[in-house]
Amino acid sequence: MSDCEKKVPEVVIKRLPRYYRYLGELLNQNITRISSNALSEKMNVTASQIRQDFNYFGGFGQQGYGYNVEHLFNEMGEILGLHDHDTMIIVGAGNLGRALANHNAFEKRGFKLVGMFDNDKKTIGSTVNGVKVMPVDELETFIKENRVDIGILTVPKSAVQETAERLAKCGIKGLLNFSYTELELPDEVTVENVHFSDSLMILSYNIRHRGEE
Amino acid sequence: MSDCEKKVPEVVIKRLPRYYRYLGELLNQNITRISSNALSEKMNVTASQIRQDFNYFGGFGQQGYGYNVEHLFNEMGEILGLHDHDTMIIVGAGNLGRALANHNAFEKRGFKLVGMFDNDKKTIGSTVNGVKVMPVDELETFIKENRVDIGILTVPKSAVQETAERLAKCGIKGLLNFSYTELELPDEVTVENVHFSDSLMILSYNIRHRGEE
DNA sequence: TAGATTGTTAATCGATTAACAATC
DNA sequence: TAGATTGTTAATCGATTAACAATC
Repeated sequence: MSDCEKKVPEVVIKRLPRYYRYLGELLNQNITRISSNALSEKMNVTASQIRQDFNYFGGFGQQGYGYNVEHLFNEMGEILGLHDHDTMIIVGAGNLGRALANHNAFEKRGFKLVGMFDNDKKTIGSTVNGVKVMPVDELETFIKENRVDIGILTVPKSAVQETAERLAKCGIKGLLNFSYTELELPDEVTVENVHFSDSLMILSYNIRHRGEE
Repeated sequence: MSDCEKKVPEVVIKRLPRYYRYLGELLNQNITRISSNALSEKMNVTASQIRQDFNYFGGFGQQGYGYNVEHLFNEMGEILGLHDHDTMIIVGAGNLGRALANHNAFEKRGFKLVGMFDNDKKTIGSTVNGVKVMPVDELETFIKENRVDIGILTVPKSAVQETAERLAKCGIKGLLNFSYTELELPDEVTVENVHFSDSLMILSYNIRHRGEE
């Protein structure tokens, strides 16, 4: 429905979830309209940047009035694809995989967990947050018979590249990779990394250089 | 030991953990030297950028030779503060908190978990990966009596701002925030956010716009 | 209408890339 | 020494900010 003429820079896309979060908050507080200026103060960015960012996707505002919060929130959700209700599977039902399965924030934002997979006989057959853990062997069959948009990878580092390739071969479009590894995959597959260790290292650096001009 | 004259841009700092990861890999493969050019091909960035990045911290290479992998790896670790062995506590011993406590990658990179805290009577007193779960009431006492550099926040969204403020008051230097919230804290505290939902939304957007020029 | 605030163009700033002299 | 590759300066590119005409 939305966009597009010029390619939207990745830096802009990375900011969208933050806008979405703030707009959701405003909505919760029953605030119906906001100006780029007011939002810029809340978010600690320039009003100019906000207007530029929004205008990559077309004008959502109205001169002299500002932006309608609910409308903007919905548009943002639409742009991010949240209204399509992507389905996800988690491969690797260890501590992290199970914690993510129990993490209801995903569902709240329109992502639906439809299956979990593991190799461990002890966890196979069990249920996490209402979702069954199946053997990894059945990955291909499952994906053939069910719509699966996104794969979440919480397998051990040693297995992640191979697992990712299997999912890619099944035609999965996007992967959320929690392994401390960079995946090498065909261009059709989009990968987003969540590297805890990286975040911790960046934090560690910044702690030591706080306040440097 | 390292740096510094000019402030290092945040974009550069965000790349450091990735360098560190690749260098660690080369080290594992017993590769002793590498040129910026060879590394650039592996990492899919320009050799120019690599040299520029490294030179923010001083020259680690040698003309005509390249970079010594082990030396560079160690320097990088030093810059990131990994050799100081920062100590961490986890506040919120739910699914995610416990999964992180069991995540040995942290320890491997020089971060040491020294305590966990929760409000739930059922988990208090239990042990996760060798670390005791204490009542949140004892937060202040614990931090007074032990060196704690970093706080990991895995408490429910409703409690996160208050918890962060308590930690800030205790003089904690850095927070790793897993809550779907932006924290507002005094300038002395460094915050790094890990927002799963954001990553998922960015992935969702990118899936839909793959291959756009 | 007058005031407010957008959408958009132009100016600035910073980051990336290219080029090359220095030097191992 | 000749070849390779860095460290660094200069050129380019892109992103952010400023400014303002359009318009609700």
